Amino acid sequence: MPDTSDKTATHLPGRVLGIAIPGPLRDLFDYLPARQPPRHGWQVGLRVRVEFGRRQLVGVIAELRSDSAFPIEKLKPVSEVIDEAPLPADWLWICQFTARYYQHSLGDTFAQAMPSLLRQGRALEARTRERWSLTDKGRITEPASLGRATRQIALLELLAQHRHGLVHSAITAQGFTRQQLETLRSRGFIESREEPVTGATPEQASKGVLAEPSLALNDEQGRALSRLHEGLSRFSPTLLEGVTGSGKTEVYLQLIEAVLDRGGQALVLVPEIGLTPQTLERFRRRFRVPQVMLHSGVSDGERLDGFEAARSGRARIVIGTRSAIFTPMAKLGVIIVDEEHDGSFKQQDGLRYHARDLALVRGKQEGIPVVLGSATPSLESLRHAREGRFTHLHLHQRAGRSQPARLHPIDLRGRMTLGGLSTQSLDAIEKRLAQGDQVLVFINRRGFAPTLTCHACGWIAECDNCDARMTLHRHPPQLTCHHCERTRPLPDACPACGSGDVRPQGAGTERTEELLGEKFPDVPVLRIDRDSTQRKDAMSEALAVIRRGEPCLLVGTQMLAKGHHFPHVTLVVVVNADSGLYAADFRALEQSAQLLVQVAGRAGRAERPGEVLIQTRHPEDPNLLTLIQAGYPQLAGELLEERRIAQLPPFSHLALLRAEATDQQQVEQWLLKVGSALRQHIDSADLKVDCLGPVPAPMERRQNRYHAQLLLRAAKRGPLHEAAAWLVTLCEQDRDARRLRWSLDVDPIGMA
DNA sequence: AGCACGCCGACT
DNA sequence: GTCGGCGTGCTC
Repeated sequence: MPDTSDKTATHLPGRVLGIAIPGPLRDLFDYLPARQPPRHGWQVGLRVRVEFGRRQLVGVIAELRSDSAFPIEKLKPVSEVIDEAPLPADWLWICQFTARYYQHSLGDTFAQAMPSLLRQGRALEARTRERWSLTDKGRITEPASLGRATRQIALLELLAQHRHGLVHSAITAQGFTRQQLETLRSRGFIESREEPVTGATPEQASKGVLAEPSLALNDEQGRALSRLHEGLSRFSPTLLEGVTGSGKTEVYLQLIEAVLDRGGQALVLVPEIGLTPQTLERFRRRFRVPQVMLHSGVSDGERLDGFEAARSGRARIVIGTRSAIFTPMAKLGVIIVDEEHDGSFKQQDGLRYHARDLALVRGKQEGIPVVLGSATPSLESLRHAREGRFTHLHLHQRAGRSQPARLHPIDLRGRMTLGGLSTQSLDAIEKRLAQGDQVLVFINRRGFAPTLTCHACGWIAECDNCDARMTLHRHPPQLTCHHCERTRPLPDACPACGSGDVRPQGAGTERTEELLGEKFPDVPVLRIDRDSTQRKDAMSEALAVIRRGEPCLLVGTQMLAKGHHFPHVTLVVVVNADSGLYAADFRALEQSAQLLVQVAGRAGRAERPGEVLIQTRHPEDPNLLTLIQAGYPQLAGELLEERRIAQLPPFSHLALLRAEATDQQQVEQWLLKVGSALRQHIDSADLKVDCLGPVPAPMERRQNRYHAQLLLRAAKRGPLHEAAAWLVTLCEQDRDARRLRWSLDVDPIGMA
């Protein structure tokens, strides 16, 4: 150790920096300020490089304190200050809130909420490009006067055509070289300046925000828009409930236009699957302002640029999936969450945040409108709307002359099925194809068949690592576990009894695709699921075929149900509605109803009315009948009532302590231990919190690890958080906890 | 999370 | 004799 003793006295005017370290550690770590203070002094939000153990890490100053609980002589000084100015205040605030609310490490929250280049210590500054334009001298010079220098003449002529100049790449794309540009510059004819890559070009800045005119709104849309206008300058949460095809997007676009006109920025969150090129294209076409699109194909450099452009205010619209909620915005004027019921807004590992919930938190903090749009709102949002905390706006009319699809249950009991399809469904498909229409077959299982069984002894192919059956695939032919990706070759004979009578049972997308191909050899069959879209562009190629409008059959999973418009589809067949109707999870019904309505929304968007056949072994199921006969709003109302009676969300709040280990006993006993400690704490602190469990997780063994959980439930958020925070502190300090993996999930969705 | 330290098994 | 397996503990 070098001479730290006198450093404390000399360069430490009673200051200690609490640093958030990237990683799972929840505590801040104290450091001494570096010898050289940053230009604007020590401030929360500055990134610093620190020696942590023997690694160099990029941390964020989270606290300025006058002393440390750690022995002050053991504190190390920070090695380097990276930023001149702190990271954006709104970003720091939402990160701090998120870490606290989800009981997560602040350092890890910061790390996840910033672009990876910032995590690595890169400066937060705009990428720039060079823009060339004529100087005054260049403008009055006749290009021809340059004599024999033909390329230079051509270059001057090119620039003379562009009043606002041209960016470097546009010039080199025309075959000119830097050498030619520099020569003209040295002769005083042209000049260049740097401009941010993402930002309004001079052309854009001189015109309005719209690049193309808005569409005309119908009465309902107009009323909705004017209600939204009323809430523009304060926190005003709105549920925009609009059936598929009712033009929610046009309302968003015109609301954004109003926000842009007032000088504000818009943040738009869409589900993972909804961030399609078509969606992005619609925004890009409509607005002339700089836009940032954050999807999976965006490079690290572009992410950093987008972050900076949004922070500085140059980017006026940010569109992205869940993580975009952490984009800093200089003048945020509205947040829109499209398809707000969609499960992909909730992160399912690590920092388990819900982007829709954070959108509301951020909107409240900023004092701006938050619009949640959906054809099938979550019960959470519906409750807020019903109790008056959200404005509830409706769009019932479908655009144009399109009719809502009619839903029909198809009773599967005692019926033969082929590739999962009843003869009734096959007849309907044949009829539609004969009319020249397209048909969509929706199956919630990929692969050829969900199980492989022996008809002699009843053996079933199961995964060695999970409590799950293996799915039979034909391309390539093998058994696959969808929970751990483990594969096995197909057995020639039953491994249990040696019989050769081993058969696939049930239907997956591959099997239905095959059956339909045999049955309708003249019609193309397109399969769309995770397997078929592995190959890049496979999806867009399939979509191109579909858009041509010729008769075809689409077979696919949920991927088909969301985000895409299929105007030529007039029949949808849902192969099996039952798995969602009778699942253990209390949200299963809500989610499958939402999915059925989304699927149904794919049909009959054109002038021809659509039809949806729902195959089921429970055609008299009351929930299914309510959905079919009365629609989603009615069913949602009934489900809400059930939740109220059962004291389930949204009428209570949950937190789930998940734990897993290779030893089943160990997990159970550990949860038992922390559970009883928690119960004692709840008693002694008189918290209104129930603690249930431990219980095994729905699929207990996954990848050879045993999963179990402890559930906390409370009517009010306050006590729940107090109990959860206490529990996390306990788990962190517990030595046994280190021998297993545990995590706390605040507001869990899906128990698995 | 990393990364070290440390204490037991099969290899040059 | 050593390379290396992953349990345990620490990081201001």
